[in-house]
Amino acid sequence: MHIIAYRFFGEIMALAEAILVCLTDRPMSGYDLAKTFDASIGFFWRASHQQVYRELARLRDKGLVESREIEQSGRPNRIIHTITGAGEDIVHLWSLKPCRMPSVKDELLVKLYALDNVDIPVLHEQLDIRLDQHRAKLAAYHRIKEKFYDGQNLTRAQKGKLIALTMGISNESQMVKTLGKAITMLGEIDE
Amino acid sequence: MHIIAYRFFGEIMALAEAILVCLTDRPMSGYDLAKTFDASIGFFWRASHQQVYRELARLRDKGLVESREIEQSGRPNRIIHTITGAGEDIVHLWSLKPCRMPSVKDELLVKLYALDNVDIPVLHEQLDIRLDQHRAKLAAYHRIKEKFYDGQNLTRAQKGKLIALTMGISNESQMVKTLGKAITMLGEIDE
DNA sequence: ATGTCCATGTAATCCGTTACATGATTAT
DNA sequence: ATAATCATGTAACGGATTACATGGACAT
Repeated sequence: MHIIAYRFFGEIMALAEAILVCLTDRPMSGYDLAKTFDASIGFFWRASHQQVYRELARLRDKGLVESREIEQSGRPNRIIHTITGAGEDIVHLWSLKPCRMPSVKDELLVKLYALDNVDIPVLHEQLDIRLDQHRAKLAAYHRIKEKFYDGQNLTRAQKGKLIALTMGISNESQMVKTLGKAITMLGEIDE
Repeated sequence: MHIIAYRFFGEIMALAEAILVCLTDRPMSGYDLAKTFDASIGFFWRASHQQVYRELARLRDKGLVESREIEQSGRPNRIIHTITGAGEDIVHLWSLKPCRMPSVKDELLVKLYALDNVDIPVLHEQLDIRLDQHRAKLAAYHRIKEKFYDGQNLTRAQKGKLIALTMGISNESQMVKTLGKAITMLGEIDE
């Protein structure tokens, strides 16, 4: 049942698929990919440059990408990775696999949950900091939306990215609202 | 105090602190803790029973919990874990540490981001499934709120849990709204 | 008969983070 | 001078997931 479907569709490894997805757009170096995972696709799936390089080595071993070195002068050589046919097949199979719920892990909520064992003024500051972080993210998303996705004639690929971005924007603006409410509620406890 | 012990404790390990927080409420077995991490505190920090047992072994080695076996007949014996003074110190120090932003990792958003490489009807179904999952979570949160946090005379600890739960509720109801919007947007692409 | 609950874990593997390592070019 | 950018990684360690393992009680 579950196990058979899992075996049939292959292993979990969503970072591998996220990298392959980026490479369907254009061949890239590990460095380029690391930057992509620190912005754009990184808004929905974060990865460090170390993870990217390790995963690229595995993808190469499995024949899902092909890598060739480009000589440069004055700079380190680049290694450009191109997705193979087998890699494209993996992406398609992955798209058929059911999605998992994103795992919840938020220390701030745990601290609220544990309010009796926590320094409340410090928690207050931590909520303020978090509020600023979400405001900053929201502003960044708005800037990207206006700059890249405000036209009428968007391709299908662009429309997909716009839907994801729109979800990110509602998520962040909801967090801004709710954190404000949480800060108020916490203030009422302490007085 | 036990500040030096805390330096040995490492940087990340929020599961350890989450377990200690649960044990400040009452001594518990690993089995009880695993269930707690599958509900209540698990709404904000998820962990499997394997993780819980492994972490309990470490906490015991470090003297942050004390464990004693309770004989039972007809059932496996229970091992009850009690937080020590050193464990309580760790919780307090943890509460002063800045919180990290929860890391974003959502395959569904990655699939939207990668719309050109994805089976769109299947993605549609996956969005519907996700919508149902968030609706179910929202309903569960509402039930808990009404059952346990609707009175007037809440303790401070209860008020903290209520704030966290309130944030969970707005988060889920926002997801329900936004997913509806995303499904509409995706439908307009496909037509 | 079948499955779920109780209650404990081990083993293998993969994912994620931090630190380390190199070294030229370019901007302040 | 100093820092950032370009561009590649390795090593060590801890966190998370999946599979495996045991075995009685009790309900359908």
